[in-house]
Amino acid sequence: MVKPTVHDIAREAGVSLSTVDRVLNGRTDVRPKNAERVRAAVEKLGYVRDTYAANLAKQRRYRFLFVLPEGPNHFVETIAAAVHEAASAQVADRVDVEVMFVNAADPHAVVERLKQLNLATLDGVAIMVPETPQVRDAIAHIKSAGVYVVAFVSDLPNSKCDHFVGIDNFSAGKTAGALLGRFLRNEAGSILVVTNSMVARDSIERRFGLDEVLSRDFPRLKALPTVEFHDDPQRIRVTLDHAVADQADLKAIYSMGSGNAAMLDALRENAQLSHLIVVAHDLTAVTRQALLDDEIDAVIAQNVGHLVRSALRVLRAKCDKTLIFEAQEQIRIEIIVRENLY
Amino acid sequence: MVKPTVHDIAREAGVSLSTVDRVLNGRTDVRPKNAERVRAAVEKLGYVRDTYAANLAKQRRYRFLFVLPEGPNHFVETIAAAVHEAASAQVADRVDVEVMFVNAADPHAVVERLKQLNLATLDGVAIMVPETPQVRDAIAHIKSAGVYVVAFVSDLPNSKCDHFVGIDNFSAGKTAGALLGRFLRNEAGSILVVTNSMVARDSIERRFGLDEVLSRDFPRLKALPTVEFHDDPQRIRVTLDHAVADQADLKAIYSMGSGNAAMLDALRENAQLSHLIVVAHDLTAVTRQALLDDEIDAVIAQNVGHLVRSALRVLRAKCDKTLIFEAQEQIRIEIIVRENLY
DNA sequence: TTGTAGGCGTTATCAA
DNA sequence: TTGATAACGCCTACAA
Repeated sequence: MVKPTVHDIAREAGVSLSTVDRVLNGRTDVRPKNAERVRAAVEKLGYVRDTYAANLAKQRRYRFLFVLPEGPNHFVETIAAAVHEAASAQVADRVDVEVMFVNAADPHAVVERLKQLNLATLDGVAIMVPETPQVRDAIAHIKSAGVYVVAFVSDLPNSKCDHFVGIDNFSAGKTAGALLGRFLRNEAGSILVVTNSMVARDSIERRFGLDEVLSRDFPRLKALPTVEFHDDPQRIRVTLDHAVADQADLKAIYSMGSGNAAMLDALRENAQLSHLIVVAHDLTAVTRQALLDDEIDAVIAQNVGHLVRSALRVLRAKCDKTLIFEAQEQIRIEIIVRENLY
Repeated sequence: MVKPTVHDIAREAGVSLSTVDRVLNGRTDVRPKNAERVRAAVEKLGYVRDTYAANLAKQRRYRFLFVLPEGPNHFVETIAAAVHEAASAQVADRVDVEVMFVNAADPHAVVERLKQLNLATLDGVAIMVPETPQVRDAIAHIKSAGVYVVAFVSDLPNSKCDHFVGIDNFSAGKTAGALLGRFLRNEAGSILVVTNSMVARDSIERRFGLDEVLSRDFPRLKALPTVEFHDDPQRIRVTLDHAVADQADLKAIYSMGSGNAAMLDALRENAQLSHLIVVAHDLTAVTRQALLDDEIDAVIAQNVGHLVRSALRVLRAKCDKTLIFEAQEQIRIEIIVRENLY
């Protein structure tokens, strides 16, 4: 019961190795009759290609690129760290990984950088930027060069990506809502929702999820209009001060995206806020410490190591034209409290 | 900057391929001077072995065995399913996986089965049974035959295992306590703790974790003595009925191990229990449905797919005498509510 | 103690 | 359109 090889197929089909290889890899023309015999032999013997041997013969190396948003952002920093960690672990696996930072807030700048890529030196790209028409076109261009593209962390539903590696942000928002609802059992009141809006689509979906769960399961809780503070710490401070003054029934804060550090700073400055339930997104050095210090009650997170490894596995599978193991590539929405922090 | 091969090492060191191979694999004697030159060349060129090429040459196959507790148990069933799923996905990766079920409740039976193993046909074993002196000896025996052993799900701290794949149950218990404390904000009362005690050590550790968190952070909540019902549904029904009668302040149930189905059945039969907060362990068909039906508030889980793949990766790394990527093998304590169910 | 030659499963090159 | 033959990086006889 050993695994059949190309030799076995050749013998069974009564042709040479090369002919087998040709039909297996769809190279030059093969007489239909022979092609059929090869396919029959493959079927009969249950042949599956040994990818590693193939890569050895091809001297294949996978060249992948991560395109990440630049600028100070703790979450992106943890991702970049995970990429470098995975890269060094994967170097033995014939994969070379690079990282490129782009100004995600400027669609034209993003596209400019993407257009400059030497696609001939690339097998796959994992891209984390907000979707714009320009980005959509740039991705189509990359793909037309035979380079695989996965949407990374932020989905690009209208682009022709090969895969999306990340969580369903609608469900993430619902999860946050469910936690807030349970943490505030038997209580009524309002919830302050803040975000930096850096990656707009994600925040919007999370907000929808939050609203759906609150209105359905916890109507006693009311989420206030989303406050966006565009990298302006002052803005959030003012917002919080106003909220505590205006909303006597303020019970919780839901921080939907980046900017947790500013939010926490503001929180610390106003003693009246210390009793609030706080749910935030993304496990970073900042939120980790805040969990330990009991300033944040729960963090909704996605495991960055898993994200990165999943992107690499998916890209490799695409290159090998091999099936991906769906269950393994499912990125989970993690709930982190102090006690299950890792 | 291509990866150096054994050829490069041989040339650099001025010796033949076989000599390089010999020092790389510590085979027969090599003159110290040559050995040193080879090592220097390896160091200088930064050589790392291509494991896949090596396995190809060796025609290596990894033969692994999972030893799981038999008997009706939803959690073990999901593990077995994950093993078979991983096995078929890994067949291309030169690994053969088998599963053996043992009567974990009977240490002698377990040892008997372990002793019967043909260790010559095995490279590694992942073993999920409670630790007993007999088991400890059996593991020493397996290891002395050159077969690698990982403790799986249940730790075997006093045995000579190569690794433990699973969660820290003390932290898991703390996580449960933290959730109960937060779900019962501003409330005082008692918590019923139940377990089947099938895997004793795990339940004990979870109980310790629970108690620590409650006494430290939520002293207003009191956990009742652990009720063990040994596969006896009747037992838990009676327990619950008594609890609701005796404990007017009963607020929650913490189900520490298997037997969630029986617990839920009992719960459904007593309308007075429907308002209780319920936290359970392990994501199975039963707990999944209960989450959807709002009968369970949260499940503490470990991803079985991750568990199985981690065990396989670790065993392979041991066989290859290669380093494991610690971060990837860290099994997380997952908190699952209805909204982040997967 | 050391080196040479061949093979693992696949692909690439060339000539037929 | 097909088939030898020689790689790829490593390991294992066997010979020296």
